[in-house]
Amino acid sequence: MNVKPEIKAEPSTMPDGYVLEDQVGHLIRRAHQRHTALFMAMIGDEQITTTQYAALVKLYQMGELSQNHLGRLTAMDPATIQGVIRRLTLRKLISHRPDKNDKRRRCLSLTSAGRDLVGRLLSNGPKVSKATLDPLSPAEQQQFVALLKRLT
Amino acid sequence: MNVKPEIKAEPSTMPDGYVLEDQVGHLIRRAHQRHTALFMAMIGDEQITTTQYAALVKLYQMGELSQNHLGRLTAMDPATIQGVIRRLTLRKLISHRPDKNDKRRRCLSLTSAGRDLVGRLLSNGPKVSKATLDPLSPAEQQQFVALLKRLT
DNA sequence: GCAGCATCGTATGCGTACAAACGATATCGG
DNA sequence: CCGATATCGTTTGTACGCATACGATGCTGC
Repeated sequence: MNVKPEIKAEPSTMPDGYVLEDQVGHLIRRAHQRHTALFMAMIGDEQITTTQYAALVKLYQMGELSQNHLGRLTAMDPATIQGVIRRLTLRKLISHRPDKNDKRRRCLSLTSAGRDLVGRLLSNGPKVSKATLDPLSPAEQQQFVALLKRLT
Repeated sequence: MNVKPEIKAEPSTMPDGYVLEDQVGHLIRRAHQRHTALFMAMIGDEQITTTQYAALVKLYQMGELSQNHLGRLTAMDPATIQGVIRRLTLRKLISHRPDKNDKRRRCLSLTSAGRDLVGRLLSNGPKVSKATLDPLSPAEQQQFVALLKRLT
């Protein structure tokens, strides 16, 4: 081991018991980091991220969607979904055609490669969820997800 | 209202009941987005982000820390904390001096402006946590935070 | 119709978040 | 003492995430 004493200095007096590590925002952020790491390790494709996976699965489920609509379904604003779609299109997992009735819209859909990929990864999704919730008992897992759903 | 019928097409058949919106990772991501928005609206400074706040509060509590040590205490890797510290230093909220015993380290501490700012914002921290948890009853809030702490 | 407003997708800028590689420094084992 | 190893902070590259502004297109109400 290569331990080193950390710097010590006089802390400021804190108003009664404000502990950063107990704040719900900090805990959510850390839970998000942990989930992302589990996802990248387990989803079965080195390149696919959580948001890319969400977009692919939604298109797989819904068949054809406009870009912003897909963004709303996956909780991404227009600027964010634009980049996600651009990268998936570059990898030829998504294709697009103009909308007949609305010249502003891009009709997005999966390519056959995209459908194949989702087909391969889809069974890993539940495994990631399972691993994420693993520290909790089954009853606690159900409770946690139920509470989490109400925080949206 | 300016509603527009969304594109419709044939969805692929999904393996039994995989609902993206029910996956814990997606819910955590959305909870994180919601918390960040509440934080930025309520913390009392337009520029300070959640991670910058965490770094400032830790320095306020601990007095003086090396950069990577601060990163570990706030769950940021060296590349991330580097950018956070650079921006806080640019705003003259943090200063640094070389470590006497270890030439690799930067000893970070708050400037008086940094201490003043933390002093002003600190009372808003609990308000953000309260707002984040507001959809839950007090008992549920306690439960949720307890479960969340075990997912780390 | 047509003016005003809404929505579509794009672009820029800033701020996390992390992998990977790096040079400098520190420590440990032999 | 010295080579192997670990840690420190930096840099580069990629990917969200959102604010803001933009031009193009669609819709609504007068």
